[in-house]
Amino acid sequence: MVMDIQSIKVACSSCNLRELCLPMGLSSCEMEKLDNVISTRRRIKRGTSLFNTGDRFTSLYAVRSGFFKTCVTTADGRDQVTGFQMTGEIIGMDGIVSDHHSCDAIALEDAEVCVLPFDKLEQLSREFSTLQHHVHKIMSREIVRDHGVMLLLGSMRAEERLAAFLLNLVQRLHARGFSQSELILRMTREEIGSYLGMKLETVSRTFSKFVEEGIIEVKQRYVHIKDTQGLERIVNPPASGT
Amino acid sequence: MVMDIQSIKVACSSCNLRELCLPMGLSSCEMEKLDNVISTRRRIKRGTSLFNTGDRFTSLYAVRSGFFKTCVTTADGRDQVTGFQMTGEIIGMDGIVSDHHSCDAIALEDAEVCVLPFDKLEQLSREFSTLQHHVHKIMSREIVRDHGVMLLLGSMRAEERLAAFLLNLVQRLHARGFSQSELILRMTREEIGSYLGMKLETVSRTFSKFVEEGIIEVKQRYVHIKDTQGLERIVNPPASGT
DNA sequence: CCAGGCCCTTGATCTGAGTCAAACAATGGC
DNA sequence: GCCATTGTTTGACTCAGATCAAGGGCCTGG
Repeated sequence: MVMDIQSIKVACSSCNLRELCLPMGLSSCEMEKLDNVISTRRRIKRGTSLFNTGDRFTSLYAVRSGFFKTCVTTADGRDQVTGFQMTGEIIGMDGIVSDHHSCDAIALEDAEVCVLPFDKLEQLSREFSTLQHHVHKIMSREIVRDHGVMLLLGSMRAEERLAAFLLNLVQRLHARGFSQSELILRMTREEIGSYLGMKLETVSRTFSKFVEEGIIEVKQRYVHIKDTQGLERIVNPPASGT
Repeated sequence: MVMDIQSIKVACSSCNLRELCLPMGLSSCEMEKLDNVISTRRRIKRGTSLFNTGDRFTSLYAVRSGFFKTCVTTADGRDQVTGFQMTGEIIGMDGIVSDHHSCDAIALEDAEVCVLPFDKLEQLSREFSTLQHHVHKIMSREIVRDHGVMLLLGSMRAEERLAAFLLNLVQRLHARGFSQSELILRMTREEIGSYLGMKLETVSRTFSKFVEEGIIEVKQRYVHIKDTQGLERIVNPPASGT
């Protein structure tokens, strides 16, 4: 796989994502130092991978544009999407423990990432406790997110899973300035199904059910959420007796 | 909940778990510094919690003895066991991101933990890159483990889940000097079920099935694995055609 | 503009696991 | 040592979601 390395000088301090991304909450002086760590960007074409299972771990990646999925694969070929990552989110923390990545990160549309060499990031976070704590928070956030996915996979039914998924997506998009009620899915029904532990047919049927109930409108990848509270009620059924 | 704080001086450098636990791979000089960070232990009675959802986060905890479960709970009362932790494993990283814990950690038997105040741990890891990297690895390991659980919950059938669970438990116990083939479960069928996304009846039936097939012997909490490869074949079915 | 491939939807049927129920075993407190 | 409580097993039945199958729409590259 040929990589497309951009050697243009890039700077967190002038990035319009700085309030969403790694530099969140750093002082301008600290951000300047961070600029020296983040020297390159990399473009990933739709359908190709940022890294694969087994690749040597060197860097974390901040999504600058585009959309990724990460997935793990078993020996016998089954795979599981473990997450979808959008602008400002950090990918690659799976690689730290063994110096090798343990999942694949695949671009679902043409994308660009900022490369954060991890040794330099560690070095800098020894100097700035703000950055150090921020790195810890990012990893902790991933752990908490994963626990939420476990809850979803372990104890929710198909409708609840899909409703939770849509609410989560739209909430993250909204935090990035997009609509609270409309979104374009960047992944197929099969990928949604893999993430949510259900088959693509069930994903499709569940979408259709929500449409029938007037909760959403769907046209292929386009989804319009007409009744956010309706989705919330599905995820968190109102207590029956109490 | 009354806490039982032990103020006895404790030292990583003289702990028989040091090769399994936080100090793994530190030099004796570094370990001495670590001893100053870890000043207290805490005893947790069976059935009581080390921390609960919403508690202020101050410290990580290293399990010194005993056995824990962590679980997350939804608004409507469903809960999901997100992990079982044994000797040498670190609990509490969920709390870093929001300064508050997002799960409950409950002792499944009388237990003792070493309290690792996180601010001091951060301070010390600014001094020692070895410790810093080690903390990163511990968090990364948790992320990778969580991805494995997602794979299990999202794409395995009941038998595969239980087989994978038993193999994982016995492998971790073996790393701690216990038998490769015998173990005592510290959790109920219901807790196993919650972790594996299945009902306690299904857990019980699946145990019975394994017994009928001669793969394991079970007497209540005691399990004897008679055919490890049998379990491995269940988790990773041999490719049919290739 | 057309062809081919991918993606999506929907229907019919099947099945693994959930639910409900009952009985039994182990454990802890008195 | 006995009773109450909690945990476990097993059976019968049900059902949510998987599987199998067919058809249709949309996008892409030539």
